[in-house]
Amino acid sequence: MALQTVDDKALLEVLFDIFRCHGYEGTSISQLAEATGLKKSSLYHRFPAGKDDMVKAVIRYVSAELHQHVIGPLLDNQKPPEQRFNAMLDTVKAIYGDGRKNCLLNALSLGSVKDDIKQLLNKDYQAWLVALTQLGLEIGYTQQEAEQKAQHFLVAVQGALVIQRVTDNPLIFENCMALEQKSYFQAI
Amino acid sequence: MALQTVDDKALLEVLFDIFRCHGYEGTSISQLAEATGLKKSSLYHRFPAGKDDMVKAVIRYVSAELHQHVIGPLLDNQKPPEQRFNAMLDTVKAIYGDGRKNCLLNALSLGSVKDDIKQLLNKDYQAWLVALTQLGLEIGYTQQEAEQKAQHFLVAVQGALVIQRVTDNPLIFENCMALEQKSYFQAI
DNA sequence: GTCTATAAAGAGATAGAC
DNA sequence: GTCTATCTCTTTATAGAC
Repeated sequence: MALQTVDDKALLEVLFDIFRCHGYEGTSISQLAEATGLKKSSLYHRFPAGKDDMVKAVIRYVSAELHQHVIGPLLDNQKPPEQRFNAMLDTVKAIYGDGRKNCLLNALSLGSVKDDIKQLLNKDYQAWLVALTQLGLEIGYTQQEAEQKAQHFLVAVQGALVIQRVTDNPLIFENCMALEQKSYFQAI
Repeated sequence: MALQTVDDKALLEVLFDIFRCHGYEGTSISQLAEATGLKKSSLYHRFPAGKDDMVKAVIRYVSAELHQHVIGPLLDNQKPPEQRFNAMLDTVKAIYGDGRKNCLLNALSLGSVKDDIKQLLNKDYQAWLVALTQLGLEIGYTQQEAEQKAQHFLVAVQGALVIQRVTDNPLIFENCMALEQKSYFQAI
C-alpha cells in the first residue's frame, strides 16, 4: 500500500468531523485512524499526547475559522449591521451543514471534560457572544439588550441543532435561524 | 462484603444520571457498575442485552416521568394555562438541576445512534411538543403560532443547557427560562 | 439476584524499520 | 512522516458458585 500523505488542514477537518459527531469520550484513536487514512502510530507522531493533543488542535483550528469567517465579518463595520448578521447566518448554516452537523461546543462539553479544554471552548463562545453584542450596540440596543439578544441567538443555534438531530427534521435549523433573524432586529 | 440489593427506581436513577452526562458511547458498563454499586455481571443479569437494554430502560423510565410530571399537568385544563406553564417551568428546573444536568435527548442523540433509540427519543420530544402546542391553542394562538411557540421553548431548553455547560455560568438556564416564559405569553 | 473469575475484543500507547 | 509489530489496560460479555 502506498504511503499516505495528508496535509494538516485536510487532516484537521476529518478529526473535527469525528469529534463534533461523537464527542471526546465517544471518539477512539482507531476511529480517527480509519477516517483519516493514517495509522494510529502516525497520528501519535503528529499528536504525541494522543487524543488530548488532537482535540486541542481541532479546537485551535475551528477557533481560527470562527474568528476568520464569523467574528471578523461581524465586527467589520464597513457594512450595515443587518447585512453582517445575514452573512453570519449563511456562514453558520454552512458550518453546521444546514443543521445536520453538530457543534463542537456541545459535543466536547459532554461527559468528563478537562478544564483546559472547557476553557478553550468557553473562550470561543465568549468571543462570538462579544462580537454579536457589539453588533447589537451598533444597532442601538442598550448593553443589556444587546447581550440578551446575542445570548438568545447562540442558545437558539445550539438548541436547534439538538432538536434537528433528535427529530431528523432537516428544516428545524433553517426555520429557527429565520425566526432568530427576525427577533434579533425586533425592538424589545 | 454484603450483597447489594438495589430497587429498580433507584437503579434507573443512577443509570439515567450517568447516561445523560456521558452519552451512550461515552458510558461504560464498568462505570455504571461502580455508580450503582452492583457488579458488572449483576447488571447483565438485569439487562441481558447490555448497554442497549440499559439505555432503553432508562428512556422508558424517563419517558414515564415526563408524561407524569410534565405532559400530564400541561394538559390538565382544570387550571389556567399560565399556571400550568409556570408549574412546568418549576418541574423542568428540577429535572435539569437548574441547568447543571444535561438532557437525555442531547446526550443520547450524539454519535452513532441506533434507529430504535432515536425513535424513542423523538417520540418523547414530540409528545412534549404536542402538549405545549395544545396549551398554546387554549391560550388562543393559531395552530401555526402554537407550534412555533412550543418548538421555540424546547429549543431554548436544549440550547440553554448547552451554553450553561460550556460557560459554567449557573444562571444561564434560569435566565433563559424566565425569558421564554415572557415570550411564550407575548402575542406574535 | 449477586458474586468471583475469566475469556475475547478493543483502546491507548510506544519501539523501531523504512 | 508513515508503517508494522507489540505491549498493557480497559471494555464487553459469559460461566458458574453462592
